Amino acid sequence: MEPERTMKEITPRSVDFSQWYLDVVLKAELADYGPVKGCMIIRPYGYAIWEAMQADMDRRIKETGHVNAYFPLLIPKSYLEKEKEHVEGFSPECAWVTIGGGAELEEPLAIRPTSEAMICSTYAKWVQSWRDLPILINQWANVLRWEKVTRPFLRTTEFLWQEGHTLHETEEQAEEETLKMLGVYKSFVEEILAMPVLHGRKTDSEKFAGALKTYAIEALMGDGKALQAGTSHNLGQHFAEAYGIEYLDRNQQRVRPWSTSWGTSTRMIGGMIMTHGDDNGLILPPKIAPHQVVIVPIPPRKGDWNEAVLPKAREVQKQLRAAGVRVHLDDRDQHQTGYKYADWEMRGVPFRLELGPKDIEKDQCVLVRRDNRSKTPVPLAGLERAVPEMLATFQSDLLERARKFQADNTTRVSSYDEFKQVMAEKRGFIVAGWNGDPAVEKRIKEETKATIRVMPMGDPIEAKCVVTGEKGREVWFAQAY
RNA sequence: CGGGGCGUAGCGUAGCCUGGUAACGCGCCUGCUUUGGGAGCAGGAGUUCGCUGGUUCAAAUCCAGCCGCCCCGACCA
Repeated sequence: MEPERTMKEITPRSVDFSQWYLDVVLKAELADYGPVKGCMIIRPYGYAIWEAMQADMDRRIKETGHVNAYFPLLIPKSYLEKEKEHVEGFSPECAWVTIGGGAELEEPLAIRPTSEAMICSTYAKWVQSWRDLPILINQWANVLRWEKVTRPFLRTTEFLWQEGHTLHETEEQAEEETLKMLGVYKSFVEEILAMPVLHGRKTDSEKFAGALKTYAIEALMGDGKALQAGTSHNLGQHFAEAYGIEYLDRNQQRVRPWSTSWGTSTRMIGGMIMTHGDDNGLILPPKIAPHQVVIVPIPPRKGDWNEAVLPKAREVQKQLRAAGVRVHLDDRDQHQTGYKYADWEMRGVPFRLELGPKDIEKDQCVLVRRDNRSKTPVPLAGLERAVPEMLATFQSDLLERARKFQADNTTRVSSYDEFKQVMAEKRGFIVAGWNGDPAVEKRIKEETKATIRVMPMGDPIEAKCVVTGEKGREVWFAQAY
């Protein structure tokens, strides 16, 4: 009889992708539900992933000349209302603090849904001269948006993110900054999360409330839906105007600066799960895996594993640590070997290192890859060189596999019928022409649930509109998370 | 916000229709035997049944209101 496995069961992806995702998040102990809808608890294993992402992203943000700061959580209502489009876009999802110290406040305070209002108001005080520019500030913070439908990591009421807010003298500089950060995001998710993304500009209907232009990176998930993984906005002079930011330029003229903002969030964790995971659970890219290798010591048939196996395992752990590998030794004695195999597979650890009496006799260990379970015997003597190499290979294989999936699930269509058929059956990205009319965009969304994820960068590629047949440009469609 | 489902031990559930002292599996604790793919046996601990109120001699069960979670839809920089 098959033993009961209630705790460990994960719904197969093909049965119910949504349920699979939730099972993985909960059972791999990335997150747990909190008492308030949409407010999740990020557990240590999930938070370790976030910390690894943060560390790398933070380095990239600083390398491109930005510094970190921290602005307040609470934003006065009047601040939020200064930019019309912005408040219209965000007020439906704002949470308000109206009571403080037991007394009704004179002015309600919004819990920040984003910090443009707060930060631009501050910048108005800081900027007097062209010599004060550019301002290149990033903050790591939590924000709150009262979402109607929430899912761990993908769309939560409270989430963690970084938001960059910059000011520039010219439109060109602001545009350059916007695109530079989009590039930082793209290389981060591809190099670190092994998640290939499409980058491009959003249509007006999809752009940020109050922005001049919004750019985004879009990844394709295992179920054929797209996930926006990061955005970068050229805010034009709208916010400078609304928040009264002015300075004297080199010609002694009183002018407004150009601003940008850009952000990535814990949502990327959800994207990474849905990009790489399989029916056995998570698969983590080595670069952000809390444990890159887990040593599973195998006890001898007769006798105590403390005699030979465990001491050797500790030695191997030390050896790999010295080589800069994040390695965990699973010396729990309450679980059997098979249980540990399944457990670490579910948690997505890239390599399992099996070490038993037979291996020790041969001065070797066996490394097992998480994604295909292939086993490689490796001499203990060469581990510190072999393992980093295998990790690098694993990382690039993950990216390759995801790239192939994206390519295999991108369809160029020439007729609207074909569009509808592909979107109903296979989904994925659809490349098609669009005449630039928001009404057409809306109709497509209503009829197929697909939206324009991005307009590709560079000069528009001419293509007949898939709906009207009129002259248009090539854009990328998908159903979105 | 509309439609549907659900809330009983840490987790998964039965019991509810037809009211009568709360049950099963996993997990947890102790001991022994095991251990190269999710161990076995024995003994134990743990639930005022989402909340509030009502009906009743008696409520997990019937009634009302509320709260929360999940799915579908609408909405979602």
